[in-house]
Amino acid sequence: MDNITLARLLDETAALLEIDAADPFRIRSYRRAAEAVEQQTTQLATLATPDADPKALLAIPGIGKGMAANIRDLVATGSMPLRDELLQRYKPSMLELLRLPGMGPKTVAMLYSALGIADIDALEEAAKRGDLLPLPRLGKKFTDKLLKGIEDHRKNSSRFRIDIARSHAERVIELIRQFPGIDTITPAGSLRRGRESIGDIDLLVTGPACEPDVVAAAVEHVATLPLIDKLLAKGQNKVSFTLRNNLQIDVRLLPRASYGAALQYFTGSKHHNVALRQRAIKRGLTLSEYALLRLEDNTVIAAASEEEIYNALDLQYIPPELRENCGELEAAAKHALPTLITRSDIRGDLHMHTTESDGVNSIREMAEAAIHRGLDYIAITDHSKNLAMTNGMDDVRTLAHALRIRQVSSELAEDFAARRGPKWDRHEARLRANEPNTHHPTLPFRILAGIEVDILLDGTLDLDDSTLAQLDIVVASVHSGFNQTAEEVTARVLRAAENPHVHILGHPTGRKVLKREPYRIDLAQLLPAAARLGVAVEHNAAPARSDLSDLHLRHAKEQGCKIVVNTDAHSTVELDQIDDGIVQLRRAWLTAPDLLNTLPVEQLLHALRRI
DNA sequence: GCCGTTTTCGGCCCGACTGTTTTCAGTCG
Repeated sequence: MDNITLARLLDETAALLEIDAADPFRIRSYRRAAEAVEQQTTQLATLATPDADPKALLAIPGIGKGMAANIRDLVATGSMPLRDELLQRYKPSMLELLRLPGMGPKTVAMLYSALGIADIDALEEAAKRGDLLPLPRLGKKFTDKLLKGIEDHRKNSSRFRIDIARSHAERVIELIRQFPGIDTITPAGSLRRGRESIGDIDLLVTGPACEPDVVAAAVEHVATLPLIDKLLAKGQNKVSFTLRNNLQIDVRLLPRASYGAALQYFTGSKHHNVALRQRAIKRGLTLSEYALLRLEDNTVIAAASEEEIYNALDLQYIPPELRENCGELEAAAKHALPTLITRSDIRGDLHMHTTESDGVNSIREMAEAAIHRGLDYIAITDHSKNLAMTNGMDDVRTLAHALRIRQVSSELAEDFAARRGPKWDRHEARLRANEPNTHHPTLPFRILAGIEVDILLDGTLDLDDSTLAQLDIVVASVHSGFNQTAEEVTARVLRAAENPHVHILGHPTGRKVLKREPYRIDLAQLLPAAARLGVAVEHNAAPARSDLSDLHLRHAKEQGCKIVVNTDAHSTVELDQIDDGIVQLRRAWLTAPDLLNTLPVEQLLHALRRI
């Protein structure tokens, strides 16, 4: 049983306890345990066997004696006594009811005891018949809302990819900004924390128009935006609505004086905030979205900026990407937060395509775009022959292409040498002044000759080893195998990793090709093997092809894997997707030394050399 | 059920919005 399953079972138990109206603090401890289990980087099943050290589970915060026994039961039998008992009293389908808007545990329990409703279909029928109307609080308005909620739930209950959510957020921001007296609109929530998928968008609005005595007009403006599909809620300083694609937007309009407290609060995560408030209480303070106050006399301690609030709680400022309550508060208290990777740390991109296979730009265009973005080197890795639909290259074309790549590389180096001089220095100084956070090349740019070679169904590669031996970078990727099992795909990639000519395992979860189903490759097997063999694993920066979640990345780091972040760009503009990849790396607490392509090119090539 | 500068009991985050509630419980983030 893996950690994800374990966490789900504990979370389900918490939900059933809620329906059962159990002690809310007992429920919370099950929730907390589920969170803790999900965050672990070692498989708890290995710590929950009878012969394992019993202290290992207890070392995890949120897991005590009782929860450790539950975990051991779950691992041994697939269930646990409390869960079995609850499932005799309630039906598993009731858990889905909790996901409908406005339906909480109390309502689910009442509907079950009063009308025997245990699933969505039964609830919909009862609502349409008007059976809910006599029940307390479930009048006509509630019923109408519920029926719409059921419809939405069936239509679309999924989350949105971060890049898609961001573009919607930008459209909404543009419209809100048209109202006079609004200074700042900041996306908060999971968008600011850089999660790879976003459930809803939180927008924090502040400015003179948001002061308490005048805010009503701004609220009205937001509540009547033309792109609103359904208005969900409208209060004194909050508006919630959905767009036509069902993406929910929550807008909060707050006074400037409490901007920091509000930003901190609405950025979350929920668990981070709970832990932060507990810390505040221990210090005789209380934290809300308006301010950090002293409990005894309500004096404002901090409110205007996030830095003030964290500092007042004796903490180092915590970047949004780390706010998940998985160790960041403890690290910040010791002033031991890592210096996270920034875009300027990235020296090169090792996976991209040109018109030679399925890209849209030439070698030179890709290189110049990379230079413009401050990179020192790139690898051109077009497809190999097995991907015929991409015009993949055979051995002869691969070698001819490598020759051209190296030719363009030396041409660029000559240009660079020619451009050196007072004029170039002034240009460079201007670049640095305009983009102080971007790294600007001082060395000749280098293009590495590479390939994205295809891993065949049996784990061999579709080009000769003698061809691969002549290239600088070999990225090996899975592009087929829809009918293979996870075990078969894993075995296949492991075999490819054994090939000493392979430097990087491309999109290593295989979800890009395998219909975006995650975990089709067993990373628990693959990552240690990659570390042992010295082959690097790729984190694909493009959200559409993103491979390793932050949890996987942390696993990879802990196992000692070499990690690279690549764009897999098929055009010059896609090189910018590196930014989304970097956010994921930051969420995984990665620092520059954890990543191979923060190295200068000579050191990189040395590090990629297989033993 | 977990936890401890309050350490084996007595706490456990905070505020806004909704419905039909005339004083608040339930839900949500």
